[in-house]
Amino acid sequence: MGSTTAQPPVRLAVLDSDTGFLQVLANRLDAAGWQHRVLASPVPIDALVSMRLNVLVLDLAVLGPAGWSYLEKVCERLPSLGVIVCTGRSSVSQRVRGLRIGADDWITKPCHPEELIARAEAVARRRRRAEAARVEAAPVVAGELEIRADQFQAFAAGASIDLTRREFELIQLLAHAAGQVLPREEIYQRVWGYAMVHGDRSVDVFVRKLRQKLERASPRWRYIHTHFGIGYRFAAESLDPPEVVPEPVAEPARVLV
Amino acid sequence: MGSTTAQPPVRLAVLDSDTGFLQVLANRLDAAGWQHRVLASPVPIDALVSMRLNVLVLDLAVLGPAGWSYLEKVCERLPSLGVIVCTGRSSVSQRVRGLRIGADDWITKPCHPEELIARAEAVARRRRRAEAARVEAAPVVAGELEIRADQFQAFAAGASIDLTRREFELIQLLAHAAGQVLPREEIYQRVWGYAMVHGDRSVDVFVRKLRQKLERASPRWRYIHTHFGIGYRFAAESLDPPEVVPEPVAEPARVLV
DNA sequence: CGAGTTGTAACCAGCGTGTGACCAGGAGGC
DNA sequence: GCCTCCTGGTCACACGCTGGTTACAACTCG
Repeated sequence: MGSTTAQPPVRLAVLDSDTGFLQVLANRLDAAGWQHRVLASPVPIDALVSMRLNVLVLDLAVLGPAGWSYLEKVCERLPSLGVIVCTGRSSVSQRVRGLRIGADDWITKPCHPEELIARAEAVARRRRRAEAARVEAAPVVAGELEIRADQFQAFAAGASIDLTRREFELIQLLAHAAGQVLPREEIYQRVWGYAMVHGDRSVDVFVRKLRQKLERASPRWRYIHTHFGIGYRFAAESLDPPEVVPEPVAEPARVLV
Repeated sequence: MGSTTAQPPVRLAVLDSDTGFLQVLANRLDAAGWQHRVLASPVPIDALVSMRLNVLVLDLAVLGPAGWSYLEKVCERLPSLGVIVCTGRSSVSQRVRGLRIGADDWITKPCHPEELIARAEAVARRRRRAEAARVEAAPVVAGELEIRADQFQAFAAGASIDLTRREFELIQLLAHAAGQVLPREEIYQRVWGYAMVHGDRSVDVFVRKLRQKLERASPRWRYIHTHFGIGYRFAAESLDPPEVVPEPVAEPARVLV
């Protein structure tokens, strides 16, 4: 999977009253997979805050004379919000004023909705670049183990296990396919990137290194299980007798990941 | 931010051949106190890098058919550079294409220089704010170390460590992402502002310089930790055995930041 | 019991990193 | 203008870690 695909959708709001324009725009936004909504009248700033928008498109005309101060307040109060003014004919000095106040872009109506979207995208792009990537990959948790893809690290009981790059890739692959048995050939293929030659013991050796470190960091749990003649399976299983919860199921203490 | 005072001036370059337009623009830019220069022909990307620009204004027409790929390369290589296309008549699809590729704005000639400046300002502002947002004016404290973003300096046990600009930016980035492993490429991208070429050792060297100064100023602590094959992680860890607080944890003296 | 499979430890080559020296360019003092 | 100092950045070399191989022991299963 491409890591760039999992981007959260852009959240956009349009403050305008031109129903025809809004209709066309809505169709395009839906097609692009953006979350969007229409605001009929100047919404209080606090309400805007709670919408957690990425981009706001607004027509100064529908706001009347209060438009400028509204724009100013929005930009001041929500500095991380991208603001695009999309309005009718305007003078250079008006546009300069709007941009100086804090608008990120100014488009003159009539305009093509596709261009508006492209400009909104450009505005949202930079903001996103700063804060994206950070929260992206959700950490995998199993037993005492926590795997954070964004940090290239695994933690046991809060403490960092010092994993090598390959070791990390291996445990990440295993943990991600938790519960199912992965054949050696497939493991090799997906971690090393090319086909395994018969007799290669690399996977076994790295499993051993992993087990060693996991054992040291989380002694009361077993994570990697051997399946003779096939490969390995990841499953967090506690060694502590579960006398409190005596479940006679085949699986002693399966912890979901 | 109320004080717009101590802002470093915007560095802008124009890639165009319209001498009349350039002349008028230059006057306005001088009046605004911006550093600017004119590029007569498509400059190699490496040369652009060394100019340390904030904003680049370019006319796709002067580049000919190679303009699109040039624009694309610039946006890819210098993601933190604001790019404004200022060119003659164009179709909606051309504008959409340019913005999608990575341009921040697209202005149609003829245009008023004041509007161009206002848009350049908006682009620079957005970029700057994104930078500032992650810096967090609040001072970071870890171990004996205190980092004050407002002073561009770091202090250990009250005494100032004499850090250069790059060194400070590096420690600030690391400390702000305390606990996380930052890949070399990302460090380079965010401190130097453009993409790292393979084999560049600048990050290593500056980490070394930082470690040296930190070691001298705060000998009983370790702050920057290497993650082989990945990058670096900031975490204040004391070398003193914590016999006063005999915690039977595996980690000897992990100090959260 | 034997062949094939897996666990384990030692071992080595490659390369990523630490480190010091060196150099170019810019700021500032004279 | 010339000189000096400082900073940023490159280079070369040494070292240590990592990845991967091999050999052997232990184990599984027919």
